[in-house]
Amino acid sequence: MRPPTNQEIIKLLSEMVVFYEMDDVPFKPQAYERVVQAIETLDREVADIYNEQGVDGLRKIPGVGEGIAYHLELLIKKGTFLEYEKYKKKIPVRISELLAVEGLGAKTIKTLYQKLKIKNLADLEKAATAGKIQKLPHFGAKSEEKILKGIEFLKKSKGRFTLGHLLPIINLIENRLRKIPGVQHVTTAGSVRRMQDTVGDIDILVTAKNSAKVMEVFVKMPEVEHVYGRGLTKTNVRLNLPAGGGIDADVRVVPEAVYGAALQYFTGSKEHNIEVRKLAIKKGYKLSEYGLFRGKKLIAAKTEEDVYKKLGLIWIPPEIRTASGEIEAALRQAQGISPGLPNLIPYGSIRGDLQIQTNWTDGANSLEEMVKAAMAVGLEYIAITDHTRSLAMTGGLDEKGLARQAKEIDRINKKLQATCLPDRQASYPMGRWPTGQIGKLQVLKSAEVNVLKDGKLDIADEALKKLDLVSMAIHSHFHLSEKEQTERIIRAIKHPLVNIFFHPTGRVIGRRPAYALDMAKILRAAKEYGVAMEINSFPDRLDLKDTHIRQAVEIGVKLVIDSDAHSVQHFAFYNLGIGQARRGWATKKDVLNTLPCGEFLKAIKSLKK
DNA sequence: GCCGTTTTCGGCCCGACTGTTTTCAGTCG
Repeated sequence: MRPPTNQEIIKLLSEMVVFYEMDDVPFKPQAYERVVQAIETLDREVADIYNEQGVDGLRKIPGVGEGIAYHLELLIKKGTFLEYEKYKKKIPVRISELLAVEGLGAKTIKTLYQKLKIKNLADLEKAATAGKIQKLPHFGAKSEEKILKGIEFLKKSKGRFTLGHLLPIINLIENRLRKIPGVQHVTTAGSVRRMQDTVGDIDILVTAKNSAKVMEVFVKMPEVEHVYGRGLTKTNVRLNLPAGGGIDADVRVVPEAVYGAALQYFTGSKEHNIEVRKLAIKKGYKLSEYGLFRGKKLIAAKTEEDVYKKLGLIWIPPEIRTASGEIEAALRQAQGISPGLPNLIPYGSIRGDLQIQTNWTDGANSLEEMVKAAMAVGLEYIAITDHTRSLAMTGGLDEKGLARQAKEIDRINKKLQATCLPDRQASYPMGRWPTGQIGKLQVLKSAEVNVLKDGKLDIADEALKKLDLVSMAIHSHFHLSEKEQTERIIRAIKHPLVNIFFHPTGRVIGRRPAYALDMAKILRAAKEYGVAMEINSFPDRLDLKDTHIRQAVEIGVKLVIDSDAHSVQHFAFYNLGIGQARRGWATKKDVLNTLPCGEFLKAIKSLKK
């Protein structure tokens, strides 16, 4: 039997949360919830941990004690456990299916099952359409309508959206709210401020004197499809997105005097906030979105810095507020003990882009157009990385093709440096580039060399030697076993000419999961054989993931952050990649392409002892 | 069911809004 994946374990444990809640069992739901959260942020398979370290390994997962470790062991060995089977028999309801409907929770699911025998989404829709739900005690016409709306939403919604695709609409909404008289701050908090790769909803925090006016403007926006709830401090709507689909958005309006406390609260993550509030309680305080209090006395609220400081912490960057060691680090730093918080890589600090495709293969623009666009966003060097021979669908280049392209690059290097000066003041969707020295964009010869099934590269060494930089990538045989895939990748990493591993997990958010691989092993090999790992900034790649970046940083593997631009519009995404790097605790020193061109080349070559 | 610079027993985050109520439970973040 195949051992359960983390996703399957999470689904089962989440159902246990609801079963216990339906059964009015106290405290167990929270205990299970905590384990679900821990496994969600785990960068390894629980089954692998068990196979290597047994029950002791399971108990090292935060929140897993004797009882849950025992359940997990059975789950891994038998695919289920007694307690779960017991409840499934007692309450034969498709929990996760019903839970996905907006507004339904454990208690409602219980009532619907007991009174109307509703076991799944189809039963629910039938009962709601027939008007049976509104006749139940404590339900009414509105509850029923809400359920039908929820089902409809579920049918056409794809769930989470990538941050990169949402930013334009978020900027639009923020700007509308900023124009309202009396409005002071407008900040999108939540997962957007934490720069998470995907976003489930949009949380906008506003400070204003007249909240009624803010809510009025907000609910009347053309994108608003439905208003879930509207109050003077909180309004909740559903937006229609221009690209199709819909997403929920909240606005909270608070007085300017409590902006910091509210921002801290609404930025999350939920887990981070729970830890911070526990710390507050320990110190005799109470923390809410209205401030830090001792009894009824307000201690801090104006800025986030104040709130953290009064708790004995230093300010923690939003990207790492995940309850995974940042609070302890902030505590240490406030006391002058190291290691404190990492000095995260600043936005706007990328000087060179090492993955760019042109119309020599699957890019939309010519080499020259891409070079000009790169200069316009203020880059100092770029590597041209068209695909190689075996990627037939893109018309991948062979050794001769690469040689021809090299000549073209030589020509452009000569021509453009004299004639095209970058406009470093230009403002771009993702932010403003720093002013600096002008001129001199260096175009490097490179390639996105395809790794064959056996781990060999598809270009001869003689041709690779002529490139400034060699990058490898996986584009086929995604379904090898974890062991085979890992060995294949490590064989390629061992190649003496390889410098960078592009989009290492191969995931495409919302379309394709990562292929099976043992990232810890791959990172150790990358360290040993001097290969840098890419953080691909493309909105639906963002690969490496945050947890892998943190592993890489801990091991001392060097990183690069690229756009993977396939057209001139794609130079707008660096800050997504930097946000991802920050989520992985990366500093400027960890990311090689924050260096000027000459130093970068020296640094990346020196990895290969 | 978990966990420990108040604790190996006794705690477990906080508040807004809704719908159906006549004082509040459920859901959400």
